[in-house]
This record gives sequence, C-alpha cells and structure tokens, in this order.
Amino acid sequence: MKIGELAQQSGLTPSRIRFYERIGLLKTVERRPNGYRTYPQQAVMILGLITTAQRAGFTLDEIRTLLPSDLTHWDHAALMDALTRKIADIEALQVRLTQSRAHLLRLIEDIQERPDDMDCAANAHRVLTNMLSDHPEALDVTSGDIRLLDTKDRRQSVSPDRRKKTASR
Amino acid sequence: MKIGELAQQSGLTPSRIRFYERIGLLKTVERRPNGYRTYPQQAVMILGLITTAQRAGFTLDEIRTLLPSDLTHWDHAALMDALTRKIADIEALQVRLTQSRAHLLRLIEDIQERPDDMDCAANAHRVLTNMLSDHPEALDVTSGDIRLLDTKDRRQSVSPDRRKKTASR
DNA sequence: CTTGACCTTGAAGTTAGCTTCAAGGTTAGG
DNA sequence: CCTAACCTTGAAGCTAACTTCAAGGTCAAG
Repeated sequence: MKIGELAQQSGLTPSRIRFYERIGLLKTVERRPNGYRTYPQQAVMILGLITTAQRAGFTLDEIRTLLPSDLTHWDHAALMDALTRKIADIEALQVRLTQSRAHLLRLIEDIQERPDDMDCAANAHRVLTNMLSDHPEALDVTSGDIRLLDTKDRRQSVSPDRRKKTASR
Repeated sequence: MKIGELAQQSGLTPSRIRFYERIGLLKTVERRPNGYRTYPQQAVMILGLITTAQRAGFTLDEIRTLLPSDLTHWDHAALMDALTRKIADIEALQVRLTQSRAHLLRLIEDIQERPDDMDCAANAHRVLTNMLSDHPEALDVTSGDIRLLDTKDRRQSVSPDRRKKTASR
C-alpha cells in the first residue's frame, strides 16, 4: 500500500504520516525501487491506535515511548502505569473545570445582582473586587500535565526576568 | 509604580507585562522622562483580571475584545454572552473528558480480562481490535474552541495534501 | 566613579503537532 | 508524448503565549 492509500484508509493526511515517521513514532518503512514508501495492512491499525491515544490525551512523545515496535509485545507494566496516570490527570482536569464553571456561574450571578441603587460603574467595581478576592488559590489546581490542557508549567528556571511572586503574602 | 514593582505586586514577570502591552491587551502607559514605564495602582487589578480570565479558559484575544479601556464601562451584553459561551465550552469539554476517562477505564479492564487460555500476543490483538472498533465516533466531540483544550481544528482548507477521509464509512 | 540592579528595545527562540512550499522524480491514461 | 495525479525531500511556516537574548541606557549606594 502506498502512502496515499494508507492516508485514505486511516483518515490522516500523507504529510502527517510522513511527520510521524520523521519523529520516530512510526518505524521507517520499506521502499519500492522508485523510492515510494510501502505499508503493510497493519499500518492502518497502528495509525488508528495513535489517533485514539491522542484523543485520550496522550502526547505523541508519550505514545512513542509506549508503542512497542512489535504490536504483540507491549510493556504491560508501563502501559498500565501510563493509563492509570492519564486517568488521574483527567480527573484533576475535571476538578479544575468544575471549579472554573462554578466560578463563571457565580460571576454571572454577581453581575446581575446589582443593587437597584447602584450605578454600573460602582457595580463594576463591586464585581471586580469580589472576583479578585474570590479565589484565594482555589482555582490554582496547577493540574497534572495532560495535554488536553494548556498546562505548560510557566514556572521559571534561572533567567533574566527572574522575579515572579517574590514577596507578598 | 515602575514595571518591576508591578511585576511583584501582580505576580507576573516584567516581560509578560511588556508583552501584553505589545499585543494591545494593555493600553500604552505613561513614561517617565527617562523612558521608564509608570503604572497606576489600578494596573495591578487589571493584571489580576487578565490572569483570572485566563484561568477560566479565555484566550488573550478574547480578553482583549472584552476588556474595555475604562474598567467602569463594560459591554454588558458582550460580556454576558462570552461568559455564557465559555460555560458551554467547559461543559462540552467535561463531556469529552468523561468519555475519555470511561474509555480508558474500559481499556484497563479489557486488558486485565485476558482469558486464561490466551497468550499475550493474542490478547494484545483482541484488545486492539476491541478498542479500534469501540468508538464509532463517540469520542469525536470536536468540542468548542475553549483554549483549555488543544482544539486547533485540524480540518483543511484547499491544499496540497488535500485528502483526508475522502471515501470510507 | 564604579558596581549592580534596574530599565529600554527589537528580534529571535520555545513547544506541540502538524502543514505548506519549493523543486523535483514517477507513472498511468489517452 | 503529454498531462495529471501521484510520490520524494528538506526547510520553513503556523498558533499561542510567552521568554530569552543582545546591546545598551539609568540610577542609587558605597
């Protein structure tokens, strides 16, 4: 099977498949005399596996370390471990989302609850003050590193702009 | 207040504050004769507001369009609309996470449920087949664009690698 | 009058996961 | 023989939200 056909059958683009090969997620495949890649039927399954894992929140890096070159020889322990940790990540994210949602709902209520005798400017100030004093860290779940989330750990190492919450509290 | 002090009080880095100014999220501030930026006390609140909004899942772009130059003059309708939509986004993501979690749990169970008379290779194949036939689109929530999620709409326009699910199903 | 902690700027780097481009070789059909 | 639809490669571009770098100005203390 040439790359175009594999693309059709897997639902991915050829560029994506070549990309996966480049980063070592797919092992280098056989070539025809003319240089064209030739894939075995199994490749469809591997690609399906990869996209499924991605949807479950695994990064390509994680998938690469878990995927054995031989699909029948998995590292059972590592796999179970990864699955378990990913579930924990998802749960942490769920907690965070629940809090965010609640926070937004409270905010909406708070905005609508303007006392009759208060003008918009004062109300804006009231709401803002409420909001900023609201989450005394509550939302700071600083969750695990699940890639469904944009949690790129923005902490710093040792660098020019080295302060960030130096003092206070 | 100079930028360093604002950084301390807000918990952000100076580079980040300057960056926010560059992209038009913060309006250009006053300068001292020597070129240093000078911030009013209010700036702390604005930055707090921005980071809070970010944690709730708003992108800087969204925040920019919602933030009025005068903190006491909000576009009430647009704000409510955005908040409501963000809540919907969060809920969509929660649905997706619940499905992912369930999927992973089922997978773990499935792996452990190996029939006594089956070897690991065959079990691997069984599990894989199960998994790939499992989600007949169920996980394809293709949720809203909440930035907590890595949902960069990978659909294509008109391009070289123009096929992606041309036929099938 | 030197040191070091600030401040300034514009440009380039980072991460993840791809896509797009440029410049070409191959092949099947008419 | 030509054309269109494939295939190849390496390099560069994209997005978001920053950070880092280089090269330099400012200022208070000792």
